[in-house]
Amino acid sequence: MNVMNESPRRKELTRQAAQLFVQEGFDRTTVRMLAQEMGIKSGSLFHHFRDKQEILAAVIEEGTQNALIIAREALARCDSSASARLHAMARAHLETLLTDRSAHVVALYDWRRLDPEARAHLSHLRDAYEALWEQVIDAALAEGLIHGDRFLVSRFVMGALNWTVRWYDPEGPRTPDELADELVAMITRSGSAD
Amino acid sequence: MNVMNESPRRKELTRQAAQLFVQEGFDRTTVRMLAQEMGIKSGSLFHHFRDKQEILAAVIEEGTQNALIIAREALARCDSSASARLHAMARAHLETLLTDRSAHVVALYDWRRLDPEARAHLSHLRDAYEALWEQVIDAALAEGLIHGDRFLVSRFVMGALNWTVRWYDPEGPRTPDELADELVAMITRSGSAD
DNA sequence: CGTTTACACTAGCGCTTGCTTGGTTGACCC
DNA sequence: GGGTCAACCAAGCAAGCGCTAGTGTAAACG
Repeated sequence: MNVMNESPRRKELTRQAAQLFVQEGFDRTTVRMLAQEMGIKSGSLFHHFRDKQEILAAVIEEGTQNALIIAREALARCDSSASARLHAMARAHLETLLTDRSAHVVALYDWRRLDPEARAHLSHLRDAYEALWEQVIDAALAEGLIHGDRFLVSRFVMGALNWTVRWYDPEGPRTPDELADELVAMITRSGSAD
Repeated sequence: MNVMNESPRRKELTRQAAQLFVQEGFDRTTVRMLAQEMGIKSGSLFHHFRDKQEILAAVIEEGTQNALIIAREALARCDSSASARLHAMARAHLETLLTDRSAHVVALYDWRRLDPEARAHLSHLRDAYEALWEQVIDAALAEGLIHGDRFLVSRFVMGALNWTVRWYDPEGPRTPDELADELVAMITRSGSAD
């Protein structure tokens, strides 16, 4: 068993598990299905992961880590105006939602299947990510770009964005960046869309 | 087995099933748990429902029907101004999300567990509900109350509202109506939320 | 060379799952 | 007072579940 996270082999297996989890849901995915997808037998799976739950935790951790990295890079890449940072965060959010779609869908649907320890660990990661949002929204409020309650606004915005995994079609006419810009336009009063 | 929907007994059982489903999730809820919650033995369950999936469909149907009724009543009760109708829809949406919380949480999380026939049937119900929203949003766009793409705006708004089931605490300081009004304020340009 | 390590295998244990079968009960009905 | 019917029960089947134990093997290391 691999105690610490992220041997290269384990990382690849995690990626494949994510695909199956999003197709079937965590509960409906059996260790035998996972093993077959990975090209090994079900017993061999437990050389890499202590149990089934640990696979779930690995999948979610991977996705959340990436979200944090992408958001931080996006913020570092833009100037300090509230508007630019708001756009950057929204775009970054949708970018992760697309590139790590599997992991995020799993996180949204199967979060409660995590055991308490894993949940505590991943909650910290998620809180760090949400803190970025609240910070950007605070700045936008201070500049008068948006109005309302800091807590509610960030919840509403993240809700609207996360909900996109339920209806957004990457093959469709709209790019993720267009979505992000439209959302920001909607909540800023300057909102003269198109 | 009860072929048509809604004998009084079946309705009560459906209500109890909803509670368990939201606690455990559909997959994790066994027919034995359901039976115990209902005060009967697991075998007797199949006198009322053909199989486990039919219980899920009954739960979701109940919730969606109520959402439709409440929204229609709310619209009938207010004047024809776009602003009033927007507020009414948002409030109605959060009202159902609270009073039929179990059913809606189940619908959000376990929709994909429905078999194709049930899904087709319930999709129609859901589409009827969403049509109400799009109609109200069309009117708000026409009046210049909000701006942007009709499709995107309605998706964003419903996302923000549905997401509340993940964080809203009914025991907390905010009433559902306050939430609804704050959201409407956020997306209308008149939004001077104190 | 011998030892270690990573990865995989076979075989199956103990348990739970959704659901079926065949039968019992008690209230209602002409 | 025989017939009907919804509601329930006891018992259990066949399948599938997560996971373990013990073993094989080939590359890496000293």
